[in-house]
Amino acid sequence: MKRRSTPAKKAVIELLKSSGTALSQEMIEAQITEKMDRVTIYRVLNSFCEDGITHRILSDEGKYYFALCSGCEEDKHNHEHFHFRCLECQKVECLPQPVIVNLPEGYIQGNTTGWVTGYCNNCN
Amino acid sequence: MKRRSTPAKKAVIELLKSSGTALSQEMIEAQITEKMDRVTIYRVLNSFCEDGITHRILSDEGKYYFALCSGCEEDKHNHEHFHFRCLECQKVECLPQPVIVNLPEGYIQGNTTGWVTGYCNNCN
DNA sequence: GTATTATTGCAATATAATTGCATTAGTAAA
DNA sequence: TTTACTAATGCAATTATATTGCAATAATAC
Repeated sequence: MKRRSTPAKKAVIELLKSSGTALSQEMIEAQITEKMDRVTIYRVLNSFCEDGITHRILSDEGKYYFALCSGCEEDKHNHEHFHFRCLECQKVECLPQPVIVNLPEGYIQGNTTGWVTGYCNNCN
Repeated sequence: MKRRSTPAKKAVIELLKSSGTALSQEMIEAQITEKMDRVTIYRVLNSFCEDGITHRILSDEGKYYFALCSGCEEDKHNHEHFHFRCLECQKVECLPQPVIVNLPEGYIQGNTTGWVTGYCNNCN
């Protein structure tokens, strides 16, 4: 499917870039200036994920967060890092630390995810 | 609130013990022999969590799993280990490996969770 | 056996995300 | 520039998972 450039997509990408953090649909809706339906935000974000522009992580509180990819190429993605969520300001960010696990004998490893909650340097 | 011993509680505990894995409400409902409402299962499981008998983890696919606690006491819990989910047989289990993260300067660490998907030794 | 109140079942509600469908609007070609 | 094609959007409805309200039931202490 050939993608088209739209105001909605530009606005969402801009917001993700300027925030430098991972954002939920709810956060994007609250912060974005363009008038845009809730569903559109989800669809824009999901299309970014399909295209490898963002990645989606389900937080420990049950919401999806979306963050710009860095170090991802076509089919080789790199999202296996820890994510931090601040209990005070709600900020979610990708941490550089990769998630490394040792599985028992005979197990095959697929994807990994890791979450840490706590207080960020501002809210500390 | 003083707890009472009921058939529902006994059945759920038995199932958790005999399975040796973490189970979702859905799995419990499917495997349990007693007739028991969906809501009752959730309530029984949540009461176990309050009492420190089980712990609850939100999986990477968005469902809650419940596992018997081991090494938890009154207020000192020990759930900061990785959880494995088999993509084939859906089994979820607690791995011995603890989740260890290093946060940036000035951050305060709260809880951590870690998930690994893949194939278990049986489904491999 | 009786009283107290924790527990249960059923219906309704909450929350987060997705789907269906008609309308709107990018984009490439004429 | 105009036209045709179809991706993208908005709104309503739906899905999926979990929780809440409330009346009825049953575990436990006396």
